[in-house]
Amino acid sequence: MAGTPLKPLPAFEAAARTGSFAAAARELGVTSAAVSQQVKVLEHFWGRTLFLRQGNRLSLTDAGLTAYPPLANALTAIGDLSERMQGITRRARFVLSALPSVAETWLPLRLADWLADGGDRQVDIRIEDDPVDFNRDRVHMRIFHGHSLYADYCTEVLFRDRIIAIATPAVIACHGASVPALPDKTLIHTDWGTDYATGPDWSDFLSGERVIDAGAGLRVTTSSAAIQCALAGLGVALVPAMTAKHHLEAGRLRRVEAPEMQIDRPYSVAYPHAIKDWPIVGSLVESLRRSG
Amino acid sequence: MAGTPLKPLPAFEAAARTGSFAAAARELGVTSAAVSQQVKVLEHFWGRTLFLRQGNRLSLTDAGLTAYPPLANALTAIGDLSERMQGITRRARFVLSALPSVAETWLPLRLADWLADGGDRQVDIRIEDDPVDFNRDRVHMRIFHGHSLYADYCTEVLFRDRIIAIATPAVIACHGASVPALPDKTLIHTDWGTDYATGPDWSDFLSGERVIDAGAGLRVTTSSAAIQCALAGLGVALVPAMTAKHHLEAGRLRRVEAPEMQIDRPYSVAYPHAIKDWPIVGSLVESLRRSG
DNA sequence: ATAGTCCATAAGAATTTCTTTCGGAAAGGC
DNA sequence: GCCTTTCCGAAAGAAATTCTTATGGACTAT
Repeated sequence: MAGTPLKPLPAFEAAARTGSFAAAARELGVTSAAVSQQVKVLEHFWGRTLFLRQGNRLSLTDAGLTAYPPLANALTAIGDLSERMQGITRRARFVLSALPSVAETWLPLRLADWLADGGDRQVDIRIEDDPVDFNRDRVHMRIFHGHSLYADYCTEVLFRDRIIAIATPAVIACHGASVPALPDKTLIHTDWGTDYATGPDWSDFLSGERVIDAGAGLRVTTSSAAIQCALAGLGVALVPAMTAKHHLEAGRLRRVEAPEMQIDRPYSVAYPHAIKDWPIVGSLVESLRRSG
Repeated sequence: MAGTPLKPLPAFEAAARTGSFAAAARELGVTSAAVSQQVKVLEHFWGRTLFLRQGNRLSLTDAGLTAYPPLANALTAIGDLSERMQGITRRARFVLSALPSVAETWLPLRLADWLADGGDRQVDIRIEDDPVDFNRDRVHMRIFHGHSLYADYCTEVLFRDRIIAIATPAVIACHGASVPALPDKTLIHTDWGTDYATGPDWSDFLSGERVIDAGAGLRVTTSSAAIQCALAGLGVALVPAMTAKHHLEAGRLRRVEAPEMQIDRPYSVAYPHAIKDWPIVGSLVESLRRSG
């Protein structure tokens, strides 16, 4: 197979099977121009026309028909080998991808409820920021803050959340239960990273009532870290309400009086169209939604 | 086979088969660093170590052993399909590569004898200088002057040759049958090109007995052209004996008295190990050898 | 006619693949 | 032991491939 370019083979196979460069492109996660180019590379190498192009329609030539069956078999064999090399058990697990702020706070509790309700499939959780490559990372479902990044997938809204200020009862007793009265050094600042385009900060809450010395208080990089610091009595933190819900219910943390800030984008899930009828998808979405 | 990189697969296959990145690199026509890199890409993608590296030695892991057979089969299938797509008739011909000086002189006669003796396979002859890329050009056998360029292939010595001085009987009758007596203008000079590292010339024959005016006689660029000039009575030429053999036997040309010069490197053939048991290889080598 | 879809092409950006160089390990010869 | 040769790894940079974007033409449905 000296010199045979391998890269174009999946593109040819997908186009031959679907009868469309556009469909092959969607399946492979590239543009149709890339598929067109790859098929051309292969046609040039083999010296044969593989597809008839008529206006905007596509059909296989005899040469293309000859090549398809053995090629599909070989590619399937390689695909099976590849999956086997990566571990079959991995294939059987449902891969749920979530933002760090979600995975570290409310997701584990929701999953525990889901399993208690009868969820019987093992789930792998990938903790990662946007954007997620469903194909490359074999992700079945992604939990994210609603935006258009996954417009090519099925998306469902789970619930909306808001930012609240929280502290331990001891801190509140010491400094008061209202935001304007809090000293700068008691304010825990969160570096929201890429979770939010523009993260809420303390100046949003104070609405210009005073200038905050941002260097006076603790600075953490995740919501869960902010909650842990608040639990330790180090100050007052701004967090999504859902992430602190069980602490509030247990009385370990209390709300500090402050105007609520709605989070613009709702928590949502995205998954490929191909798996929308899977029972696990339905039961997971329902369970995740119930937390709202 | 979402995301499986195809490019590294032939490198892995060749390295697994040969047990050496360096050998695989030579086979694939790239550097060993490229093979090393490609195998690493595959190891990272599959999440498994495929080779054990110990100092400068390489051995397959269990994972590598598991992957090799199905992969080799799939790649062979793709290779066969690829060759079929490029034309079966092309594959069925035995491709013999030869130096110009060989192809233009004694090879056609030897092939005629071989066919008369029962050789029934069609042969394509590529006429080209060294070095030959067996893989890229799909060459089955190469005829060359013995050197180490094809050390990775099977090589056999055909015969040794020598340089002789020849002319027509008429030229000899006019100028004499001994080299020192020949006028400068009767000496046909050959520009040997890349056929010989240092080509023999007339001063080698005269051993300092006199200084030759190299510009006085004809100058040609190939042995066959030198022979044709000699046949035309234009002078005396230095040629490999084998190339003039049939003219000498027919009496069209005669030897001019001169010390013989052995050609350092013998005529040899090289072919890939994979085809060493082919009957055509055996019969061709035998026939080519008989000319010695 | 308009809108949407699909393939082709060209240009440029992004990524992959390659080469070269250097270093360390191993084996063999003297 | 020392030297030479061969082989694999890593890093850096060059070269080639692959991809995207934008535009145009063809086709189909409304």
